[in-house]
This record gives sequence, C-alpha cells and structure tokens, in this order.
Amino acid sequence: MTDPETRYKELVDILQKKGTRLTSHRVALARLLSVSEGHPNASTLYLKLQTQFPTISLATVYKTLALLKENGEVLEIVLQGDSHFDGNKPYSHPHLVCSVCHQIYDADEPLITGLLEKEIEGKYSFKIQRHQIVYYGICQDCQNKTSSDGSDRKGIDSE
Amino acid sequence: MTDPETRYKELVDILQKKGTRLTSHRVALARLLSVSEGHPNASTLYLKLQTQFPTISLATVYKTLALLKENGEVLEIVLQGDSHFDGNKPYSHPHLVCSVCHQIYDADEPLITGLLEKEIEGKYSFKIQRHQIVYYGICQDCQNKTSSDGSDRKGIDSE
DNA sequence: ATGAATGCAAAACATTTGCAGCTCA
DNA sequence: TGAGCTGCAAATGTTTTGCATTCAT
Repeated sequence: MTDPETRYKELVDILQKKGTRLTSHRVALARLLSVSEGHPNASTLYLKLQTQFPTISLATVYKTLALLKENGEVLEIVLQGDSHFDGNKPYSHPHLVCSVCHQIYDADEPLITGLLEKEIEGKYSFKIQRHQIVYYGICQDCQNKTSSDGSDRKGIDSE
Repeated sequence: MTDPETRYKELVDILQKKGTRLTSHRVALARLLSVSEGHPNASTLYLKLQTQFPTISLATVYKTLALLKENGEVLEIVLQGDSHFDGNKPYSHPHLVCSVCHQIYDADEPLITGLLEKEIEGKYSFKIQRHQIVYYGICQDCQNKTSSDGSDRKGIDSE
C-alpha cells in the first residue's frame, strides 16, 4: 500500500501524537516494521535491531509492539509457538502459512467477506470486531521443489 | 452430529485399531471429550479428569490429545495463550470468540467456503490443507448483559 | 529535572521431554 | 513378560513483569 518511507513517517507521527517518547529504539523498530515485507516475530525483529543497537532488549521490542498494537498500527498474528507482526497492513486479513517452509503469505480479503460476516452476525447474533483467518497448506515454491524432481535435495538449494 | 455415546465408542475404537493401548486414562479422556460441548483447554480437561483419576498427569493429557490429533480425531484451536480442543467436530470450521466472556462458539462453515478456497488456491497457487478461522467480537449474551441496563453489575449474575 | 522508557534478570505461563517404574495386551 | 504408557520433575520457549537506571522532553 503505502511505501516504506511514508509508512515509517506515519508510525513515528502516531507515536508522537500519542504523547509517547520517541526513543531511538522505538524509531528503529518503526523503521524496521515499515521496511519488513514478511511477518517477523519478536525475536527476529530483536535480532535485526541488535546489529544497529547492541543494547536493545527483547522486552523493549515486546513493549513497543504492544504499544503500536494498542494504537491499531500493528497486526498480531497468533500462531502455534509464537506471534508474528505486520506493521504495514495492520487490519484483519487472511494469511497463508506454508506447512513446509513455514513462510507466511498475505492474502487479499475476498470480496464476499462483508456478506459472509453479515451472515455470521445475523445467524449467531455475534457482533464481529475483527478476525484471524489462516489457511495452512503448501506454497507454490514448496510445491515446485518437491514435485518435479522428487527426493530431498539437502543443501543444494537456498534455505 | 453424533451423540456422545457413539462418538465415545468411535474414539476408543480408533485408538484400539491404531494398536495403541487402551489405558484407563485414555478411555476417560475419550469419554470426557465426547461429552464436552465447549472447547476445553488441556488444563480444564486435566482438572476434570483429576476428580475421577487423582493420579493422572497433565503430561498424559497432552500426550493423549497429541495422539488423537495425529489421527485426525481432535481439532486443536490455537489461541493467544493456550490451545483449545474439540473432539466432536475434528475438522476445520470457524469459531467465534467473545472478547468479553472469552467463550468459544462453533460456527457452521458457510456454503461459499469451497468456492472461496478455490479462489485462494488459484490466485496464490497455494494448496490448502486446512484452515483456522476465528472471528473475535461480542457474543449475544454479553451484548444483552451490557446494553439494556448499563453499568457493571458485579456479582449479580452468574459468572 | 522529572517522569516515561529502558535493560536486565527473574517470573510466569503453556507445553514438551527424559526417564524410572508401572501396566495393559 | 515386555513394550508401551505413565507420572514426575525438569527443561523449553515465548512473553511479561519489577525495578533501578537512563534519557527524551
């Protein structure tokens, strides 16, 4: 949607307007989130930040993610084992999780989603606030890797 | 779907046919799962079993749930904090989670689901194996409790 | 300068694991 | 009888918390 630079400024702006302090670590996490294309977890974000900010702590990463989430600027995807974070599309949307490589892909919200939610709200008298939709399966890359040439090719391809 | 008694026999049958041993604790968990209407987590199952089997351990509950899950007889619903289990409808289907009372409700799979999955499979070349769809919001009970008479009524109603 | 934010280490959880001993088949 | 199962306790891994110190404003 928005380019990383714009999104970065947006995130910093929001923190500023909320009256929270713009520490170097928060700014760095905002920048990292804005340029992240995947769906990193807290540890991954921490490790990446650590190269530039050797004193940053994992606790600060968690606290800053919580802060951004409270303000609706980060989407948390709760998976088995740990949570993953999206600071670029912080609204409910479906994800595809590959059972082989464990990569997480974004999916567009299908057009009928609105109708579907209306159906559920009517049928169960349930007021929907948000959703987490995850499809598990095999991604295109992993289908190609395992189908054509068979057998396992440890160490031949990139990880 | 099936009544508890039938489902209980089914579960025991499956364990038997798989060649695993029918220990008293496994049989008890099978029975408990078959009569459970909600979506208990491991601790809840453990606590309920403990009243009849004081020596049962939480580890055994986890191991037995894993065994049943491997055989496709239990559905695990991964939520923030812990997993919940359904031994009666062990196939992917949507759930509604109330943000107020944290109750988990079953939803029927909408009829268009098949089409939706075909759309995703085509668009992303992703081979879907299963899904976990969770809608978060306010359930009917909690809407009624908080809307009409306003304010909080601690201790007046049942928990 | 002062209160919010930080790093650290410890705590809090759910879940898993290793293993000696028990028990179902 | 003996492999599979069990309970126990310890280990694991993620996330949270308490608190003295630091730092943005």
